[in-house]
Parts: sequence; C-alpha cells; structure tokens
Amino acid sequence: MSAPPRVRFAPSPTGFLHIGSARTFIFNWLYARHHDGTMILRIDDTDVDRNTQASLDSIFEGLKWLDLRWDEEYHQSQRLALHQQMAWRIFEQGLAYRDYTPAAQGAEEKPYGEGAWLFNPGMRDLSPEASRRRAEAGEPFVLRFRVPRDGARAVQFRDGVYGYQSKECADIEDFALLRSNGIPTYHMASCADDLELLVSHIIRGQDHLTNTFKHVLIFEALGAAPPQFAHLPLLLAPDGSKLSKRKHGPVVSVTTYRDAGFLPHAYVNFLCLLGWSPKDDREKMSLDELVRAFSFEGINRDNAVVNFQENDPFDPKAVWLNAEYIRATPIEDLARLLTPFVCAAGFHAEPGKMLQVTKLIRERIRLLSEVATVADFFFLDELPPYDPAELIPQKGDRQMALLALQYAREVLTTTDFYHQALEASLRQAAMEISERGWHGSTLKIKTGQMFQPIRVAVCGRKAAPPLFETLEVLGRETCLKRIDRAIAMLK
RNA sequence: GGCGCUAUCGUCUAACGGUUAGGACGGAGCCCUCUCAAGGCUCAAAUACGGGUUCGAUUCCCGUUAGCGCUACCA
Repeated sequence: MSAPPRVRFAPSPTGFLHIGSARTFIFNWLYARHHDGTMILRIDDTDVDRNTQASLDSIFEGLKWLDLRWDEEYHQSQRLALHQQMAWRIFEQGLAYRDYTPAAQGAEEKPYGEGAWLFNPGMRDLSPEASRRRAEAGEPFVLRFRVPRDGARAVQFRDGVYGYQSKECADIEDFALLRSNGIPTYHMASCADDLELLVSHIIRGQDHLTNTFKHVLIFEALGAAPPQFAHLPLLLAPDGSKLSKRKHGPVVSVTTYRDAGFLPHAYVNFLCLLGWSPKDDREKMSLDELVRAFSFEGINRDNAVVNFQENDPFDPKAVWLNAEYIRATPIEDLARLLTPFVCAAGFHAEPGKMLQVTKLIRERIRLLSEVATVADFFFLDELPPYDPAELIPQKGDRQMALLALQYAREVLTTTDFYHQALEASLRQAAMEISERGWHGSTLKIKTGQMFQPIRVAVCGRKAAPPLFETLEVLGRETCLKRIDRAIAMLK
C-alpha cells in the first residue's frame, strides 16, 4: 500500500557511541526491517568545533559490534550547500530574517526570571533594505526562523509514541537556521536532509519532542509535509539523572560492553527491553523475533533506568540475558569467542584445549571476560598461592584432607585418565577409606569430603567445574604435581 | 521562570473500566548435587498523593507532588 519507510539514525560525532544512541539505532533498524524499509546512517557533523575523529571511530566501532547493517550513509558536512540553499529559500519567503545581535558570550547567566526569550528586539522588523545593506557591509548575522506571532496559532503533529502534540507559537522562540559563520544549525541541517533523503519516519530520543514543533515549522516553510515522528523514552541512571559521559563514565559507552564480553545480540536484546515490550512476557528474543514483534505501540512513554551500581557497572538483567545467550551458543562458536579473552589474560589458548575448557565453563560464566578468572587454572602452569585451610573439607580435619589426597594420588597414578574412570576409581577410594576408618576413628568419609581436597589441590579454589572432567582436561601429570604440592602444604 | 512529557514491585515491564494486579531480573528459602553453576519449586516485593466520573477505577478527567526534557549562533 504505502511506500516502504525510510528511517535514519543521525548521531553527532561529539563523543563515543552512547548506549542511548545505540538503542535509537536499534529501534530505527527494527522498524526498517519490520516494514522492509531502508535504514540510513547519517552523521550529523555540523558542529565543526566539537566533532572529533575519535568519536567518529567510536560510533562506527560500536555499530559494527552491534552487528546490524544500514543501507545508505551520508555525512552532513558534505551537504552544507543543500542546507544553506534551503535556509535561504525560507528567507526568500519572508519566513526567516537576519539577526545582527552579537552572540551571547559563554558563561552568561540565564535570566529565566520572567518568561521565555522569544527573539532579539529590533531584528524581526528590520526593513528588508536595512537588513540587506548591513549584510552587504559584511556585518555578521544569524538567520532566524520567523515564528508566527500574530493570532493564536499552534503547531501540531501526531507522534507515533506520544500521540497528538500541540504547542502555541507564542511558546516557540525564533530559533536559528544558519549560524553567523554560515554553517547550518542542527534544526536546519536535520530537516533539510530528512526532506532531501526522503526520510519517512523520524525515530529519535524524547529529548527532541519539543524540538519537533520547530521542525514542523521548517518542513511547512519548505512546502513539504513533515515525516512521521516517533519519540523514544530516555535512558536514565539509577539516581534518575540522564545518562551522561561526564557523570557516569564508561557505563554509557557501547564499547565497554563489548570489552567486558557481552554478546552483541544479547546486548541488543537487553536494550530493546528498555522502553519497549512485546507485551506477551517474552524477554529473550532473537533478532528475527524482535523484528517481527516491533511496533510503536509497544514503546513506553516513561523513561527507563539502566540499573547499574558503582561496584557493579552492568545492569543485572543485561548480565543474565548475556549468560542465557552464552549458554545457547554452540561450544565451537563459544570457544572461538572466548579465545581473545583468554589471550588477553596472557594465557596460551590452544584450540583443542579451548574446546574442552569451554564445555566445562559455559554454564559458569555470564560475561566472556570471566573466562580469565573462572578457567585460569586450566591454563596456568603453576597455581597461584591459596590458603591451605581450603583443602580441609566440611566437618573434616587436616588428617582427613591428607588421607584423601594421598589416596587420590595413588589412584591417579594408575587409573585411566578419562572422567568415567576417574569418577569410578575415586569413589571406590572414598569407600575404601571409609571401610578402614581413618586415624583410628570409625568416622566415614563422604564423597564430598573426599573430593573437595582434590578439587582445591587441582583448581586452587572450592568453586570449580565438575571434578572428573576437570582432572581429565588437566591431565595426569599436572594433577599429580598439584596434589603433591597440596600434600606438602598440609604436612 | 516558561513550555512540554511522564508516574504499577528495588529495576525492566503486563494488565487498552471488572484480575487473588501477571511476568522477568535481582533478593530470600527449598530441592537436585562431588564444589560452583545450571535446572526445578516456593516466598517477600508495586498501582505517588488528593479529588472527581462510574454500579465499579492501575486504567478516564482535574489538581498536587516528584522526575525528566526543551528553553544556545550543541545536537
């Protein structure tokens, strides 16, 4: 029926890719894919002073990691002529005027005492001749939109998320279209490009909701019907403030999540759940499911809190989702994903071993980076120091630990080194110890009491993957060496 | 200050006038078990406040409060 939508994500390269921006990208992408439309990436780099290459790199790096594609790409800085031309078209129609008031200097107080500022005195009604003369004389000016002041006109539009919106022109200030250096402002450049690129739906943060009235004015001045708008609730910090790089540091940067070992689609999934819901209790959703389920109706109007803490930078739900995705990842794929993290920890990640280790830790890590702490003993030549008290089992003592280790040592010297055989012979050993009693006592040793000293001796800690599989991966030589060391520590 | 937006468990959310207010994360407990996980089960936990409208309000209207946004020659 209607033409497929054209949507755009338009970041400005003035900082790293913000997770709120990432979410805006994702929602645009979902809308485009849901309707077989076109996803446009437009770099809004009109603020020459604040743009940085590092920021641009960060945006592309972040988007690349998210693993979602766009179909067309533009840079506003290469389209300035178009924006200027459109601005002057508005001027020609008498809908904009030159304002020669010098720019307000830096840190001047905002006098919000009585009402809002609407325009600078004397400039709106400068005669066309006077205005042109001063321009020709080289006097700098900003080009301002002439917001209708006569009558009680209101600007209105229908937002896909927030519904019908209306604002009196009397509450809209004469905003700038061109700066005194001739560079278009965000409002001008954005509308000009949305028009020229035939953007049909503008999906962006709610911080633009009130800007939209200005944009509608621009579209109308250019004789065009405004696109459809859909504004997204904002992402907040736990204290209710808007997420900011300044205040909240790395938790707002997409690359932080990548570096911590989030799976991109797990993270996309998490971001989708912030401010949107399929309304049927589904939470873990594949990209396909998200595309199918996405609609503006599912978008909330209330801002959403990213629930990070000072001692834990990641939202627990994001971590949980990531663990879900990790457990759903085939061993071979997961081993490959884990490898860089193992290498980064300074370990030698031999592919065959990675496969074995991955199998044992897949259900024990929530972030890929945790491999370094959870599986270190698989890669280390020598175990880091640990407390010998750890070797002593629950309701046991030093003698019991020693006995268990000595018995284990004996068994492990001869038994076949695969986990079924290891389990059988170590359980047998536990029974034998129990039958004989230990150091004159009639107490029996439970399997748990038998296995804990071995586990600690071999892994250096109590919390570890299943013992027999672990022994198998470690190999006889390493196991015996570590048990010997543990025995020495107990003596 | 002006204008706009918003308000359900700690957090993310469901319930488009009638539900014991549902789910998830996190928390607590139990089960399973060689530890840790994973898995299963159970529990605690919310409609900001005050007025209306209605036989009946989480839901509709108004007010209060609170939060957020915009109010730049930033985007």
